[in-house]
Amino acid sequence: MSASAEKVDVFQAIADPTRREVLRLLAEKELPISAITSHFPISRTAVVKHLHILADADLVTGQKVGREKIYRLHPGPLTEVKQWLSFYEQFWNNKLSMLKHLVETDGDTELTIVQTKPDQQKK
Amino acid sequence: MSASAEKVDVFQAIADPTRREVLRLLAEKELPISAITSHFPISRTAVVKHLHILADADLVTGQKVGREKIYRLHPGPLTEVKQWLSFYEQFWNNKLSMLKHLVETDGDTELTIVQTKPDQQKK
DNA sequence: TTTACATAAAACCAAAAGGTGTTATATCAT
DNA sequence: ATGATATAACACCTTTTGGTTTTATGTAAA
Repeated sequence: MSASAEKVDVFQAIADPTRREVLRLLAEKELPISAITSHFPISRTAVVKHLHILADADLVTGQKVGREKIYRLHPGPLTEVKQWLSFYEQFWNNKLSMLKHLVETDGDTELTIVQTKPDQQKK
Repeated sequence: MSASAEKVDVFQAIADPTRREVLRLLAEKELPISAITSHFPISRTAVVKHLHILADADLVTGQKVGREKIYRLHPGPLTEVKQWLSFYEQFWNNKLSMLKHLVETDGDTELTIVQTKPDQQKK
């Protein structure tokens, strides 16, 4: 259904700084190719290649309107990155988990952390 | 201080599936190079290159112990990815923001959304 | 119907990425 | 001391990436 159906990995799509900047631009508003190109020091052809990669990762969609092709942001696939990240958040969100991680990965110690209820506020 | 000080971008470091798998392994526990290698179908040399890239992105640290070099996860730089993502979360966390985005990027309409207090429940 | 505009498609190129194999060096166990 | 283990350092190869220029095609406007 999509143009190339080449299925680019979203992690790879966002690896390039130019492509991240394109996403940021499209987050503000939809833009035709030439308007996008004007924000970069590279050729329009190069920008189009980046757009194709983003489209193959389903991060943008392009629709032809007259002689222009309008691209817009399609942020859905970023949830995959968010999910991936959430696994690692335990290592910095929770100081206890971090401690546990530090201790356990530093040798063969095994820890079990029992987090007691916080004290009731008795104002 | 670090081996190469080549400063690899974290987005690029996590772009490769093999490197993401390495991170996942090291999240469980620290491992020497050979133990990491045994999880992949590629050569130890190739794994070492991936480890160097991860180390240059400050996502792992390696410390020599005897004749082994033990690598461990250093998840700090992932916060940069999290921060980057948080900008785009508005587009899927909040249905109203999403609607606003859809409408505004679809033409030159300008919208202001006023979210009224939810109705008091009057059971 | 020209002329200008906006994109598309193709050929090409240099550098980086991801991989290999070989050789050397340090450490642990006999 | 010797041999096995674990890593380091090279040299090399192939494919992908990010970029270029050139040529063609479709659309809008004069």
